[in-house]
Amino acid sequence: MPRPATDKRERLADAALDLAYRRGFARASIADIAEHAGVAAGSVYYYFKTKDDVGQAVVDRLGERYVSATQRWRDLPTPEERLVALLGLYLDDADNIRALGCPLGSVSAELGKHSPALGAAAGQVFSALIDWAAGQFVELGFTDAAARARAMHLIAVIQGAAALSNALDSGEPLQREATHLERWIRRSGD
Amino acid sequence: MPRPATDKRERLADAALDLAYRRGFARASIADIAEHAGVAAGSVYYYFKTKDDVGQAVVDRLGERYVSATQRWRDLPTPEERLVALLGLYLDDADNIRALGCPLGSVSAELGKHSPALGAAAGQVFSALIDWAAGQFVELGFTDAAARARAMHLIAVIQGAAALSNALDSGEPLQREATHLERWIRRSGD
Amino acid sequence: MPRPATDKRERLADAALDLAYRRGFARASIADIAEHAGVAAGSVYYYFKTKDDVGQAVVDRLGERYVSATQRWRDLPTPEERLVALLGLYLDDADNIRALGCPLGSVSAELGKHSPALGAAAGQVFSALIDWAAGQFVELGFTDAAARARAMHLIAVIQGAAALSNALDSGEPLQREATHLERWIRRSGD
Amino acid sequence: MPRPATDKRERLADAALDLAYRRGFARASIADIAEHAGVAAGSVYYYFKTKDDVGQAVVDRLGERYVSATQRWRDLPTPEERLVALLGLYLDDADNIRALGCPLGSVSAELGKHSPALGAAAGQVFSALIDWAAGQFVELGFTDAAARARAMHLIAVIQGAAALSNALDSGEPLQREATHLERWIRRSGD
DNA sequence: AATGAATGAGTGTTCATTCAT
DNA sequence: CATGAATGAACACTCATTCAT
Repeated sequence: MPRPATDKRERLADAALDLAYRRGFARASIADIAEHAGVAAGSVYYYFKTKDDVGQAVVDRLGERYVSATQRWRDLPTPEERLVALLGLYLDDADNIRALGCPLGSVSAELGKHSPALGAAAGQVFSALIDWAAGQFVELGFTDAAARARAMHLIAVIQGAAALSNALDSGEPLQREATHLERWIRRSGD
Repeated sequence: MPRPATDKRERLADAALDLAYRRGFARASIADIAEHAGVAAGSVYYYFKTKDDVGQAVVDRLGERYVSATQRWRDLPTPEERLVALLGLYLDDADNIRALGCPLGSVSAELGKHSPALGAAAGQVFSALIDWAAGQFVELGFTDAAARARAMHLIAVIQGAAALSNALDSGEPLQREATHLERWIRRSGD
Repeated sequence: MPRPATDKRERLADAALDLAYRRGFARASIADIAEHAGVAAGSVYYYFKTKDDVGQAVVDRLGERYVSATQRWRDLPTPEERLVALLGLYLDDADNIRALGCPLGSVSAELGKHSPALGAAAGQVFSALIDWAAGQFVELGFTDAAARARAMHLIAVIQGAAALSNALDSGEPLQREATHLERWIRRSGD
Repeated sequence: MPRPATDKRERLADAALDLAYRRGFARASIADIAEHAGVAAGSVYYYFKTKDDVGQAVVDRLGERYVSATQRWRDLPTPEERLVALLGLYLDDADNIRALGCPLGSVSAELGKHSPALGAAAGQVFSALIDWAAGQFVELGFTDAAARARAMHLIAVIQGAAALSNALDSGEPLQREATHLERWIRRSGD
């Protein structure tokens, strides 16, 4: 028994994220998104006032994905393992990242150029992710400032590795940096 | 003394790069680019067969910028200083990077989604930059493989720092990672 | 005690007339009208089969307004005063007329181009108004033919004055023609 | 040998005026106008920046028509005859006026509701026409103020007669008021 | 060598209308 | 009775591209 209203809006947001990730937001037409979601073209504007609103939904969806991922890792016994799980998220998706970059990184970079508001919204997703990682480092005994610095380093390197893997069309940078980061994380606990 | 035809082509490529960096390639119309370059709109198609060709010129221009930058650093006495000069290139441009990301990174990411050919071309610019950096590390005594690994790490972290600075609209990540990298580079020579 | 269904229908017709007068019928969307009337958007089609039907209701409403106005003037002692009261209706509304023209005139002109049926319906409102005015002139001693000619002149000049006041965005034409017409009416009784 | 550029723009303006007069401006789509002018749909935006600009061209065209009409009457020997020629313009077009109203009156009324700027522009056409008529009354010996009052009366009555003929779908009001006005004009010269 | 005129395909968006509930 | 959800057709507008000159 499908819940019609929310369901379609979610399918549209998912389709929009998928197309924005694969083709770029600017090149994903409303008609494409609707078709991808199995919804009539005109219906998009029943759920979203404007294409920029669709962009906002894309950012929201992106945020939810990372939030739900970190929640899935709650039960992992140690902060190290939770941080390494984040690396795993990227390694498990290595093929897509090589082909299209990090979903969060590449989509938010484009949306930031599309409109400042969307850029700011995407920035909050990054902030939340950094906050989560900082929390893990705090658990490892770092001060708030040191934990935050480490979290930013972690996210920056992941982003850079994903971007470079995409640019070079090679799994090497991501693989290599992930290996380094894992050692660096495990060393953090000592 | 009329300027050679190359002049207009270059102005167009520069204008295209500028607009692609600031607004995104998809959102930079041929008419915009022509106006930005002070060239008649229809003339773009005298110099470029298609908009994708303009994209190729954008990538070429990006490549030239990095090549000419590394050449400017040729006279620096040590490899360490040359590698640090690369960091300086980013730190000197910190405001733009915060607002728009790394020109090479953000433009090539979008172009990679635009067409595989452009993505591959942008990948070669990254490759060249990595080769240059690897050369410096070789001079520092690293084996080819180790030098290449270090070069990839350097470029990846710079890219990630720039991307994160842009996403968070903050100079902090770029500043911080650059400081770390500088220490790391100087340590490499010991 | 729930309002009768007629209530909503009337509110919709009023809202439609108001919006058609202010923005034009073509530019007044069904959704706008419903919102203006405080009614759910989909409900409009419970009361009206089509937008043209809403247009018909607009014309009806316009007719009722003039009928009820002339009925209000029934108790005025002389035909002259009743005819002058019609002028007063316009003078009292001079600001709206300057900004938007005569409601009857401007709305019926647009509806006439929208569909012949609506144009004919609007024509009947004019006919009724002319009949009423002619009745007053008959009371003043004119033959049927002369009374009707005078009535048509009266309505024509009022319409023209309102149209010109609207076009020039000035109260002058309406004011001036009303003054003339009042003298002309009062002279008619002699 | 057709002059391409101006020619197409003029054909578009003519087509737009024709359709705005017959269907209303809001109901005349850009595609309709282009087809009516024998021009490709997308081409309209080479000549006009926006549909409102097309509306401005419609108003301009309307103005030109009245200007050229009054210039055609320049050689008429007396002001009375020139003023009567204006009535003739309407009487010669009685069928259209009955079916669609006065082109200037009905189009400018709608455009005034479409945008204040277009309303103001249309108002200037009325002003120019009034100025012309006032000039004729000045030649007949009236003071500037009296001439202007008479001119406004003349235009108002013509507008009202046209509007009423259209509303009633009858030539009678226009015919009758024109007859009255002609006598009134000829009396003015005495 | 260079361009202004022109366009068709496509974009985001609106809206009258339908219908299951 | 009444309506929220949904849609297809149409709309104003953009733009990469062509081409005569």
